[in-house]
Amino acid sequence: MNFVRAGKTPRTSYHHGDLANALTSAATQMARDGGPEAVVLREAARKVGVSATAAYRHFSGHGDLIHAVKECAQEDLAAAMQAELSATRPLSDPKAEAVRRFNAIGVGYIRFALAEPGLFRTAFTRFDRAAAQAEAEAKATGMAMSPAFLMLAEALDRLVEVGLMSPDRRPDAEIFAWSCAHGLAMLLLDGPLSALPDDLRDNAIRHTLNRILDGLVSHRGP
Amino acid sequence: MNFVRAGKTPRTSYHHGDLANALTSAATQMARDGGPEAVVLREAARKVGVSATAAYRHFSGHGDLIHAVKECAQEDLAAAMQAELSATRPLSDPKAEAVRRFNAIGVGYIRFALAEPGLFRTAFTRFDRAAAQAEAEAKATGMAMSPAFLMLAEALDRLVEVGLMSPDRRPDAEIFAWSCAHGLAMLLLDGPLSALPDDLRDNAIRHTLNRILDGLVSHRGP
DNA sequence: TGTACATCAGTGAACGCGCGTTCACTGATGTAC
DNA sequence: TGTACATCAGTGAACGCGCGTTCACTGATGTAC
Repeated sequence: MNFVRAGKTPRTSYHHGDLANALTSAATQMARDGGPEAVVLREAARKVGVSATAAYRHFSGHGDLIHAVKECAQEDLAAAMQAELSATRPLSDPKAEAVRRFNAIGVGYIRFALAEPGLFRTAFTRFDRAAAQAEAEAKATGMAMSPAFLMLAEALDRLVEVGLMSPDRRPDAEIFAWSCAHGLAMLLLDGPLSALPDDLRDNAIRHTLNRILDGLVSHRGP
Repeated sequence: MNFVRAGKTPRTSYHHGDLANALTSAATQMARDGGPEAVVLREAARKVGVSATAAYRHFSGHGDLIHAVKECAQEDLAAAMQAELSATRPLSDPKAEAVRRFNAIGVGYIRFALAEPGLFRTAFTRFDRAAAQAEAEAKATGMAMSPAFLMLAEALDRLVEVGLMSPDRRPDAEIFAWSCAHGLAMLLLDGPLSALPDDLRDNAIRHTLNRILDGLVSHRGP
């Protein structure tokens, strides 16, 4: 009989055929389990059943592999937000629907961070100076056009369209909203809120997301 | 003549006298330059002019040393916030003064993150599971009572006292405010906002801090 | 006031570790003629 | 249709690296009597 051993992928042909993807997903699994520091080129090669050297045919080195994993993680985050958006029905009232969408992507963001802390950290991990510099120069605007960001921008536009948010608040609104959600996620994962019991944590998340909306939608107090 | 060589501290006596502090500050300097990953026990010992083994008289190991550095970094952060608070005069109008204080500590937080990214990251660095667990259990409340946190809480109390913030918004207000500021700092340092030109960045900071205040102080929109 | 002795704070050599990366190489594939 | 040859995608051994940590040790200090 011919059992395929779990975990290892025994190759049949000399050429793998899809080594770049295989390595990336092995490395992504490591990031899922242990965050960006856990991504080890040699072990990814081992898991795929290939010599470490073979990886250099597809990646310029360790940093390049991590970069691929980072992009995977960003896509997963966006997918989680999208899934949260699709999890509840659209509402007929346009204002309510705009609010629903805004909340859903916020909840999706936080949920992903809590469910996949390793990937979430990897999505926002920092590279060595050189790589970061190159990456920064690559994008003209100075603001990353990640899918997650585009979803946020769209949700904010909708808040303006339906008249909930004043247009003069639109600029920098994504920075504000993203900062709040991101900071909440970080404090919950690594920071002083990591010890919060589950029920308090869920309350804090709900309240914080409400406050973000208030900050965007509100009138200035008396 | 008897020049003391810069960088190295040539010991005169066999016993150092203050080795724990000397190692901590050498290690803190490394964190300042390169973040938490740059803290290397052996190099700290080298800088102080002592064998690596000597460090084990004062720290249980590498993790313990990093922990000491982390506490230093947290104190530095609080000091920076306090300094920003003292940088401008108190205002006579209580409401204006409450707002001034709130803004000052927010600005202090962000300024510190931008001025000392290595220390800022170290202040919020995560330990291995075991250490984090122990730390979490150590604090009963589940919320760290760092000096920075206490300053924030006090500023929020003051906003309520002077009548700017409704008391029913007080709970979880620190989580909201801290999340926003922290997220902004992280996105500016490591994230998609790291490539923002200086002028746009300063604008974004100002706007975001204003929005935080709005979220706390506002009425719900129509 | 001296002295024996426990304790504290250092030393220096050595260990294993696993990593990323390079080297010279071989096996497989595809294409020009 | 066959063949020569360039190119692509792997191999396996080896390298240096610097780390954290342990070991058996020695020098300095302080305290009881």
